[in-house]
Parts: sequence; C-alpha cells; structure tokens
Amino acid sequence: MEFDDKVPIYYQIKTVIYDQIIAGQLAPGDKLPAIRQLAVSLTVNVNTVQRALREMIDEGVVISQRGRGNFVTSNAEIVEQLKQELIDRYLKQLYDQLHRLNISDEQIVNEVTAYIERQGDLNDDNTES
Amino acid sequence: MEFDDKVPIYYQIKTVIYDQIIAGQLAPGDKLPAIRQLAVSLTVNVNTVQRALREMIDEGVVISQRGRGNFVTSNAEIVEQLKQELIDRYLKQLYDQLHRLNISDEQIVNEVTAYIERQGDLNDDNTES
DNA sequence: ATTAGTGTACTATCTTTCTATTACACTATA
DNA sequence: TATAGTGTAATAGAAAGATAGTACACTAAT
Repeated sequence: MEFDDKVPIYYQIKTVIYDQIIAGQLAPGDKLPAIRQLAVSLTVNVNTVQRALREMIDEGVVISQRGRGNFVTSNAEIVEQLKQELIDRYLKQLYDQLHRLNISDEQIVNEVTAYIERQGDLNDDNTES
Repeated sequence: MEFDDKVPIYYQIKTVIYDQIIAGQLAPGDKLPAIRQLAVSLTVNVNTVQRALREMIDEGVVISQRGRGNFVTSNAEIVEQLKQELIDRYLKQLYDQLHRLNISDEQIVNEVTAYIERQGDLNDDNTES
C-alpha cells in the first residue's frame, strides 16, 4: 500500500482500518486479518501494525484476544460514536483550512458543491478512480 | 505556536505561510519576517524555518535575497495558482475521506452545509474562536 | 570602514518512526 | 500432546525530523 510520507505509517493504518469499520466492511464482532497477514498485505513491518492496533485497542474499538485474533468491538454504539467523531473531524479540518484562506462560509458550500458536481460528472457511468 | 505532532513541523510552517499569502496577509512583493524572527515567534529552530522556506523558494512562491530578506513573489499569477491548488487539494481530501466512510455525494453536501450552519450560529455575534 | 541585520551552510546530537529479528504466550485442532 | 495459527514483547539499528551552536556571506546604513 502507498502511504503519505508526511504522516506516520502506523497512524495511516489506523485510519484505514477505522474507515473500513465505519464503512461497514468490518462489522461489529468481525475478526480482523491476522497481524502478520496485515503486515504482508500492507507491506509494512509487524511492529508497525502492532502500534496501530495498540491504539485502536486502547480506544476500545478493537478487542484483542491472545491466540485467537483481533476483533471489532461488538458494541455498535462505539462504532457509531467513532463515525461521528471522524466525520466531524474531517469537516472541521476543511472548514478551518478554507477559513484560513479567507474563504467565506457561503463560498465554502459553493466550492464543495462545485467539486462534487465535477466528480459526479466524471463518474456518471465510468469506472471509479 | 502549536503543531500537530503527526506532521513534520517544517511542513506545517510552510502551510501557515502559504495560507497567509493566499489570504492576502502577505501580498505579492511583501517582505517576510526575518528567518530568525520567524524562528522565535514560532518557537522553533532556525533550521526548521529554513527548510520550510527552502521548499517555498524551490516552488517559486518565495524569492530569497541574501542579506536583504525573503519576499513573496511579485508574480500574482503564481499566487493565484497556488490558491487554486490548495483549495482543490483540501476539497479532494474531504471528498476522499468521506467517500471512504461510504458517505454519498449528496450526504457530503448536506454534512458540510449542516456543519457550516452550526458554525455560523456560534459566531453570529460572538467573538471568533 | 564598521556595524547591524539579513540569508546560508555545516556539524553534532536527540527523538521518533520504522524495520529486522528473535522469542515467548495462548488457542484451537488434528 | 504436537502443531499451526494467533497475539505480545523486547532488542538493535536505520532513517527522518528537529535542535543547538557556530561560522560565513551579503546588504544597507552609519
């Protein structure tokens, strides 16, 4: 997998897995791929995967069972909460970024709408990027 | 200044300065604060500021004059181009992030609109955050 | 000519991240 | 009870980022 060299890899791995959980590709209670398997498929060291998992475990989103594997928490509330947190973080990020560029609230909505229009056109009946 | 410990400081400094240029706080041709001055006000080492400036110089946005100082390019086109690039990068970032969470185009617009509504309410006649 | 203010360069050291490697602990199953 | 599959721990080293400190080069003003 490709990583942004401006952000720690372990952190990007955490992001990827959280995204999969929130998108529903990993449902509550589901077993995650084995750590060594993840390391291979992400072409990354086992310890790096470990570090990502460590944080997800500490945050209560992943449950670790020695000898069995890592599982998404079966507490759907936690997942829903995580989803809200992430969405809000992402929105705040864009809002702050554009505000720093002196772009008004109204303009922000316009820019986002226009951007999505452009994307929609591109993907009307094409293959995704 | 406070930095996000997930992103290199030199890169965040670059972002801050670019934002100021685009927002018009630093107009084309303007002189930037002296490197040592920037280091103090950002509470960061001189070399770290240097590295940020190095990239901005390489990208043609900042002009360095030994013994005189660093200046924003007087080429307004470059600044405008930078602005478009940044806006597009920020929008793409949000779009990709929310798409990975399985949120539809329509929902994205709704979320952004709702977020900005909330912000607008907060700042109606209050001091900014 | 001197001096203050500027950018530039270089070396050494520290911290964080990532990797490599080895070893150990627990579970399930043949 | 072996064995394969899993998570966990720990050490050592490489690479990138950040710092501290020193020195040098150029400009403008006195």
